[in-house]
Amino acid sequence: MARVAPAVVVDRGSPVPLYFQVAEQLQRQIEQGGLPAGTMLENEIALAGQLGVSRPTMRRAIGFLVDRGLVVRKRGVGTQVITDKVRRPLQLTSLFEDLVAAGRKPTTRVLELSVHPATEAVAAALAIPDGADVIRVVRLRLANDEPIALMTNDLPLGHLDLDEVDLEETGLYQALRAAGTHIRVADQTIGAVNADAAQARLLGERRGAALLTMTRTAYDDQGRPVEHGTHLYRASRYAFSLTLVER
Amino acid sequence: MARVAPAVVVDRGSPVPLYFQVAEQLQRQIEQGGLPAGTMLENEIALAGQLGVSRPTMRRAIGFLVDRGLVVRKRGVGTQVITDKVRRPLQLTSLFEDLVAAGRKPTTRVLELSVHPATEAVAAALAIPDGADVIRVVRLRLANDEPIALMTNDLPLGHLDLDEVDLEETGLYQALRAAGTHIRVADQTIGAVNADAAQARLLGERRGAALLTMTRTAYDDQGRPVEHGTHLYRASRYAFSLTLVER
DNA sequence: AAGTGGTCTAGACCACCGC
DNA sequence: CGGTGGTCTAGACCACTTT
Repeated sequence: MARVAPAVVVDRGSPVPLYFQVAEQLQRQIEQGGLPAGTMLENEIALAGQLGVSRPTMRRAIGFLVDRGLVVRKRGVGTQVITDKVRRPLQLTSLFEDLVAAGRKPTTRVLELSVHPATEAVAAALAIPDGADVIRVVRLRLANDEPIALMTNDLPLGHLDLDEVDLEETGLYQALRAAGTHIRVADQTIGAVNADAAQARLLGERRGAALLTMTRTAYDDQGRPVEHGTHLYRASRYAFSLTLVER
Repeated sequence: MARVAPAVVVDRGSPVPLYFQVAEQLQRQIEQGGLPAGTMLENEIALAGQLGVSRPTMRRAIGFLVDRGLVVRKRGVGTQVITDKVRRPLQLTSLFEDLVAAGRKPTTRVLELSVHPATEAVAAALAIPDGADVIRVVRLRLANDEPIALMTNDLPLGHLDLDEVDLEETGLYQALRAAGTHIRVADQTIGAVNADAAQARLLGERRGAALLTMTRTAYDDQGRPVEHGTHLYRASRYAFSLTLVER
């Protein structure tokens, strides 16, 4: 099998890391068909020599592509291009984002913004005493004036200034970041339910229609829970897509 | 802020990579509470010296924990533990997995195993001509004799020997691997639907019940599609959980 | 200014694969 | 057996954050 040595040029004066320059150019060539699926690359040492970087740097660039599922390494065999599709492992995308990307404007209506005692489940998720006050935000997300999702979020007091934020214009995470709270990790659970009467009315579905649910607890730098949300999506308008890569 | 130097012992005679030994022990200490969320670790060079490994190896171990969302690195600041929870990238979670773990084995019933022309959608996903023959497998997954999922899979001819496999005992991916086909990446879409009469009957739900759907196309080493599946899960028994980590 | 993580190098030895 | 990727080292310089 012929082995391929892709043409890559690095700029050592650039602030962009070398491994990233290399990875980016390889990825572009793969996506544009210059390195079709099945192509065997030259071995790491040869590639490093040809591109003028050290082997660890070359390995790091290839590892970048491996993480994205574009390439696979086999010991004793070599490195092979396995697909030319862009893959972002473990990144949730959604039809909603597709709509936004397609130029359709999303809008948000805030249905409720209040302080009230936490339910048992919310208190447990946020690690606060049962019945302690939390901020509750209920929003309806629309695209092209069509309802897409009904989002309910609960937050411990102190992270958000209710008088300041405009959640119709600003995303919740954006508002949190502006207030100095940075989300680091989030646990999510995806399920399905039948719409009850109120949910159906707000979302423009029939009662009993299948809805996608996404329940999320998000944590900040210190591992403190800062947000718990339950989102209901119209299954007829929304889906989650993701790519899994064998490692 | 006091900085912590965890006690780690490495075995240089072990075939387990040093970076993995270090990462594993750190992870265990974090999960067991020895390094609670918020803890600042000592700097990389000091840690490397204390554990008797080089700095790149130490960095690799820490990077392992960063990928799992246990720890965060900040340039000029240090490395901090952000959570003590075990996090897995994506996990299919059954609400009954406790019972399964308690010794009750999940079972599989093969409802259909045949060769027939591909539907338009399947042909597109598998990149084969419209109407070309494919293998269709329909299976019902049960736990404790209770239906959990209805799984329909289509495969191009040639990857599987229908006379040989026993899909009641062997997983589909396991059978493919035995036949020399290795799944490398998979695109998945998660949605929801209302059960139709036949689906409801098989799954033991009422007609119209909300079902979770997972549609997957899997690709092999060469980037060839080798499997397309549509799985229906009882939302009352199943959910997907996953963790997102900010990078 | 001092300390931190981020990048990069030029080697070395090893484990695995296919011939 | 030769070739491949996997691991590891001991340095070096840089960019960023905090004091």
